[in-house]
Amino acid sequence: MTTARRDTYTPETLLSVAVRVFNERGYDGTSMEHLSKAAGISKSSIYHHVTGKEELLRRAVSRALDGLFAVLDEEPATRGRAVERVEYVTRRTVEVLMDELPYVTLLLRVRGNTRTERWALERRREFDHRVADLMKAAAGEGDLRSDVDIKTATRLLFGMVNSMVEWYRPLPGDGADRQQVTDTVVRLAFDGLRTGH
Amino acid sequence: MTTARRDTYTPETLLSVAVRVFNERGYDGTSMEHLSKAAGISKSSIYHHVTGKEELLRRAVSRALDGLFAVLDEEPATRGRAVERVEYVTRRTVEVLMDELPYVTLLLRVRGNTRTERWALERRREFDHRVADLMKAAAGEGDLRSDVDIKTATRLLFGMVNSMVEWYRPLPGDGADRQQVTDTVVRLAFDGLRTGH
DNA sequence: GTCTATATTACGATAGAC
DNA sequence: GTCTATCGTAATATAGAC
Repeated sequence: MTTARRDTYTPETLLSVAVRVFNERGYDGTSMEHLSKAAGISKSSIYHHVTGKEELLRRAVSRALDGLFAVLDEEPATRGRAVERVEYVTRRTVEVLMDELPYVTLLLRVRGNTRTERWALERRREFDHRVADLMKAAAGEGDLRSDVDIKTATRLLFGMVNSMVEWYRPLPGDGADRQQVTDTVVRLAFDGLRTGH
Repeated sequence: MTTARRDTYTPETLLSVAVRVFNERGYDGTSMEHLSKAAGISKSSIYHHVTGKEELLRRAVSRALDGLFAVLDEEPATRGRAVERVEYVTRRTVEVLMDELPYVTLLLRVRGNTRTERWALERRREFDHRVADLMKAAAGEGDLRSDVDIKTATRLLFGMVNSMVEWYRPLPGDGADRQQVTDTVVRLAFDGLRTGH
């Protein structure tokens, strides 16, 4: 290892700083001045690395979307009983959310004011749609309770998962909390809070 | 009824327009110019009714918070088994969210850049804390499954409820959808998705 | 209560030196 | 790759007429 001291920025390292600030202040609430202060370089230096604020947003949400869509193509998500596929996708979505927390957080807060934001919203809808299809299949195979509307249940399930970005923070050096949270999500979603089943 | 034609604004009627735009574009993404266009009056006319943008935010989140806190003081939320109190608070929180949808939506998206936003976040934390206490009591009475962390489960439960602001839209003249969604939330949360209990 | 006009500041982005 | 200086625009808010 060449002990590369990083006193200088690349688009990649700048991105992690930018995403952190975007999540703290909101994308619209973050000025290039804010980014410049947080990165420790001048505003104009940022423009050396990226074309502008929106490129940073695009890179960030792309990373989140790539992680989420990859789950749908993993082998256990494509074979077997649909209810098992849904459970697998749920579990893996939680894991991606933890692994790419700042990027997924930013993705889930996008509103739609710019072209990039509208593109992100559209891809998110596409992901949701594919999950909803899985849920419909599981219901069709009789593995989901029949007294709830499946579309509503899908939204609530992934709303629950997505809400994690509001409170989950990784404990350094603790792989156990990841497993614990993932298990809790799956248990709650599929078997409920109450005792006595 | 005096057929009060409303060609003019009061702080109250202006608020509903502002909250709608805040939710569409985000608070920071909304300029006074945007509000002026949406309300059909000039920017300076808005300042006749409110001291500025932040007052509109404060009025809106106050309304949401008042609705949520009121639930905690309703009689069924204060007596009986804790698990029943939690179920009641869950159900009523869903209802308040539906009744005050734009206001609760705005509350849940607040970041913390201004004094008003930080105040709103603090009051939200207070509400969450009181709900968490209820959940702890229910667990202590043995009515919640013991293989999940209660703090995590509380966050997931109310994360699920709060996620409704991202997709729930009232069907005009349909009281049935309210009941249906509320039931789905409670069933999912307490008894889970899966068949065969 | 509403308007036009404007003060003042902050923003995103660029120019050009080092 | 970084900087200082600056451009043009858009933001919040105010002044003062009607």
